[in-house]
Amino acid sequence: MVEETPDIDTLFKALADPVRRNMLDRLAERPATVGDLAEPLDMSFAGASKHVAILVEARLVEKTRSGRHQICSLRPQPLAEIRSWLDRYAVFWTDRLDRLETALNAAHLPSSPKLSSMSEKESE
Amino acid sequence: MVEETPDIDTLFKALADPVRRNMLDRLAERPATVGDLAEPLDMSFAGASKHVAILVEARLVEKTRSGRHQICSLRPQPLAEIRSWLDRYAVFWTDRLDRLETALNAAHLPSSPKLSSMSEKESE
DNA sequence: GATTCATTCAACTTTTTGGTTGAATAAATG
DNA sequence: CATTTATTCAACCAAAAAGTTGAATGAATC
Repeated sequence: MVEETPDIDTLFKALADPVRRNMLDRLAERPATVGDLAEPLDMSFAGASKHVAILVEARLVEKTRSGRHQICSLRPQPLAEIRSWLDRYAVFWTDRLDRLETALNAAHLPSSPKLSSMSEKESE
Repeated sequence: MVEETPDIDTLFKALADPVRRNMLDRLAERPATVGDLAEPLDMSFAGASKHVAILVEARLVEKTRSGRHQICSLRPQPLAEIRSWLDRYAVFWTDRLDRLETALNAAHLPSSPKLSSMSEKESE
């Protein structure tokens, strides 16, 4: 129906869990074994292993066997896919924020600090 | 547990569904009523309405009543939050991709931009 | 004010997800 | 080759998500 990267869905689903995002955070620092990833989590080993499997399925993580360990490392490419998915909205949101900025400047800012980086809350 | 933007989780969950991403796609073009959004979907009206509610909950969509319609429009700010979440991996993946690029065309390559925004890392 | 239109709410069912435990596999070590 | 270490598989359970239908609400229209 909507034309997009075939498993952007798998990708978003994989990211929609704090345990898995935590694993990615740690993998962004350095590769780790499944055991390393499981260790700090308040969860069974098998449970953690399943989370890793989901990350692998989403191509966010790559496992390579080294002796009896499975070494996990981050595959950044799918993150770039998400980024390009987001970019489809880029024009729209820059436009909106430009107008917001203009409105604010006109409203109460005598000499205005530029808020062209989108970080703070929109008016509500 | 993992400290991050409070409801990045809600946000990713909201995005992890093709029906909802389809709604966002259409809202990026123009605002629409709940009915408009529901119409092409193979789903009950109430079902679609629930999806919209999830998007509102994730602050991706704003509903304003106009007569007996609820007009939905895209709120781009949370998308920027996702983007900045992704940016935390930027250094890592640029680095990786740089190396890939270098490996692929060792002959002639354009100077690649180096992002040096090594900022927020999460403890743990 | 009764009717219609647009939408939500409540109750319920089905499917998916996140977790468990215990047995199975695969590689290194005694 | 039996044991230990690292990990996955299979079967299961509980909780959350996604869908349904039918009644309820809120605003416009007759």
